[in-house]
Amino acid sequence: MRAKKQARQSELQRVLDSNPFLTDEALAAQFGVSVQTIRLDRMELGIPELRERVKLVAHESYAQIRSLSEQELIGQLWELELGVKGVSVLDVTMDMIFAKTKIMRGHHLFAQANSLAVALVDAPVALTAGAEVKFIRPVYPGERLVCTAEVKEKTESRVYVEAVTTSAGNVVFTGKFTIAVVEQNNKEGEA
Amino acid sequence: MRAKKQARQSELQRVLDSNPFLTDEALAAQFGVSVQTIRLDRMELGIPELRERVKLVAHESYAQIRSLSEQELIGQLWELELGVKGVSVLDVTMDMIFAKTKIMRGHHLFAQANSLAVALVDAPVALTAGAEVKFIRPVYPGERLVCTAEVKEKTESRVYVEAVTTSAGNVVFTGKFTIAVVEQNNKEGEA
DNA sequence: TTATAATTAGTACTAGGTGTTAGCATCTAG
DNA sequence: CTAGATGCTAACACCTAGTACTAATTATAA
Repeated sequence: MRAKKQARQSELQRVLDSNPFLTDEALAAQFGVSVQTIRLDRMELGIPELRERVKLVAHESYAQIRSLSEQELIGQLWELELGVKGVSVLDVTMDMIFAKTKIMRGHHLFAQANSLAVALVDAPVALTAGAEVKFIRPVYPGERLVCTAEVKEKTESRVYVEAVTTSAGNVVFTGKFTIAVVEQNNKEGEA
Repeated sequence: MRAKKQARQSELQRVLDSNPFLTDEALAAQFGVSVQTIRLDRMELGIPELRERVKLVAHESYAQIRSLSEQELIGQLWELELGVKGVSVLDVTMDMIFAKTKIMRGHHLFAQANSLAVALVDAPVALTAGAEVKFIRPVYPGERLVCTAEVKEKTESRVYVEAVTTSAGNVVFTGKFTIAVVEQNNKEGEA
């Protein structure tokens, strides 16, 4: 019975990790044991009750989605000299990769550089009008991407920004961004 | 007393919209009425109880986050002729925009086109190596973006894809993508 | 065989409700 | 001025998915 209990508990952990919305009753039925056994297992594993689990998921993912949509910059800002240069850092997580190859999806690299380029521009409204980007080598989860963006040229309506993203000192991405500075109701350029 | 009730109910709606994690008791205290009054208000407004609200938030945002990270393609695929052309559609929602200007962030447009370009390539592993993109005009929430991507040229290790995104028939974005086809352990190109 | 571990069962209690009935105060129309 | 409608509060029984605890039963290994 020792091995059986061990197996059930690790399976329970696994099941609740992938689906936290199961009641003790449902779990008891699923495992063919009594509700009390499930409760004891949860106690031993330190897994909170259904309602607490649901509350946790709700709070966490609520906050996560809020921050995702409210986030003006992709990554964390490390340095910013408005109109001159900026540095941001992005840690590559499992939700940024291709499931098959475990390689980071290009648009996340683009997003980090693009949002930094836009943030760099010292104007009330700045929109990306165009970009030329190169993906130098694949990036994998766990890497820390440091993006450095510099203003190269300025005209009345355009700012040219060059960005370089490195991981542990190696360049993984470069981009040239043309940012449109919208004064009033200018129709050119886009975010 | 009629106006008071109306005001309280619309305020209640607003409060619970922005924070669904409040108990009737907390709400009663906040509004200076009895718990029963809050319950009646909820009934009339069709607002479910705390636990149901939490469950909803949990399920919704859980699913949303899951789908965000599992999604291979940004947008919905409408047509796909592997190695030839593809069409995808993306509805612009509030979480894709700049808070200030309500204009869609560039990387979402990039992501739609880029993921379609990659999906188009008939190879086990395809990674974006480079891209040249133009943002023609600002895009706002509610618009439906139709992205059409076509393979223009093919070499042994590279596929050149051109993408055009339109909204209600007007071009809003164009992009030229160079996709690297990785055969074995080729180190060039990136997603 | 017996000590120990694992499981099950039962009871009392909890939060955050629902559903219902009832008692008042207040307003409004006839 | 009064009857009926509207709004607010209270009280009670019930629900779910638990916790906390005690006790009994079953399995197993020494």
